[in-house]
Amino acid sequence: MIQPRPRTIPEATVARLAVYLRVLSGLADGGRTTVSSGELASAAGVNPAGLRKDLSHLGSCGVRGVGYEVSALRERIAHVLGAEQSRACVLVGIGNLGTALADYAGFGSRGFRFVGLFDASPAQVGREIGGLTVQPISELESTVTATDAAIGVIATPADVAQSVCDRLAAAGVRSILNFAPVTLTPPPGVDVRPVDLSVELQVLAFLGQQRTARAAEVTA
Amino acid sequence: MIQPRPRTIPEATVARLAVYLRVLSGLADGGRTTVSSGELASAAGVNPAGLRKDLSHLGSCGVRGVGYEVSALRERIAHVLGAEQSRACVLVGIGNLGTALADYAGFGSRGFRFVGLFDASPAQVGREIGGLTVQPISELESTVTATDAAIGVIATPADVAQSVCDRLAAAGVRSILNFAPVTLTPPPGVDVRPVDLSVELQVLAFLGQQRTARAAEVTA
DNA sequence: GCGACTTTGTTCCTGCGTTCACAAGCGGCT
DNA sequence: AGCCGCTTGTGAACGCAGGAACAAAGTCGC
Repeated sequence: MIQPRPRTIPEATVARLAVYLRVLSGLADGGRTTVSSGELASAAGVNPAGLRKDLSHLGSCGVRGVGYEVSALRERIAHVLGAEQSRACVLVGIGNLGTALADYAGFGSRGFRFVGLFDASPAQVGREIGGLTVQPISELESTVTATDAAIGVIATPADVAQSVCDRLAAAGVRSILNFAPVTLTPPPGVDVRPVDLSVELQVLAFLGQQRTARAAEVTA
Repeated sequence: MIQPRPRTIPEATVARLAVYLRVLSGLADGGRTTVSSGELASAAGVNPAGLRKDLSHLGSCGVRGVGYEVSALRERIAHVLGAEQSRACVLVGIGNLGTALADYAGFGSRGFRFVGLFDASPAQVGREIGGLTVQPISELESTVTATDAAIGVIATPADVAQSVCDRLAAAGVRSILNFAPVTLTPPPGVDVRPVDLSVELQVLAFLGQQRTARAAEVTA
């Protein structure tokens, strides 16, 4: 049994594939049937050659001289990313950010559906958001087990994030998206992907400051 | 005039420096005065050697045989990142996510302060969030000019994000953090840093799926 | 005062990601 | 039917980030 394409797709490529998928959906809605790599790359903000290399990881699906068929390419990327099946997710921490995430329409259209919202505060329990009722955190394990959720999202304050991480992992969650501003140390076999909004802002501010300093240097 | 340290710090290093800064603040609150690179690296979730290399970019400040002085290192990183000065930011799009961002305490403690909240919907205008009143989008330019805000945050729906980006850039904003699920094409001289929550989730799900497939392969 | 241990700072090296450039292939025109 | 132009897919080179190992340096114990 041969393996025509290597199973390992670079992480950076995966992130871009998700972007291509979004752009392709927009093109399909616009009625387009074919796109060239240059056009798609421009819409996604990447280099055309890099885009072709990314796409080559999932087996050629383009037609030389013409471009890519929008719907076919979209389906193929969705298949590789596993975006066809609906994935059950649980969300812990229904503060401002958690509420926004629970209501975010972008998740549902990408195959992610929340099957449980949890908060430690009695004031939040019972609220209804996006068709779900906020449950007390004590029901976390039973819900994860019952729904077989493999993805957890942490939007709690920093001081409880690690314990929530441990509980999610113990309940069977294998992948965790962490919005809390702490570095989590997950048990073996569990992936944590941190999303720190302050870090993003600081990097952005630094780049801007660096650019300004560079410009001033040139002027001098 | 010599340049003792090269002005270019890799972007990946900058992102980690922001994480170190967060960890150091936690250590300082805990009363610690010194840390070793190993300990700090473990708390930040990185390799000790990499951490030392990151820190070497801003001139050595550690003491051999002892480690790093927490407060001094924190101040030095804050200085390099420009986190000492308060930076004025404007936020456009006060939906669920925008509200969460406006209320997010993590920004203020890192030197970012919002000086303007804007929304196109009359229903949102007038709301008070985190001490600020939501203004109509028509006042965007005048507020940016008056406050000299250099950073903009876009949390609008996708279809208006590009026009908001253009208006921010025209008003003088040089750095934009974009939460809208579209690829923005900014005017020259303006940086855009995209934060796509759906992409993060999809990458996470793919990695988990790949890991599961790998495990099944080994079992077979 | 001296030796040994600890920890930093640096250097080398390996691997990955990105970019450029070219060959291969397909459609359209004559 | 044959040629031309356009676009994909791939191969190679470049640059960069990450990791490991080693030398320098400072402190603690005797």
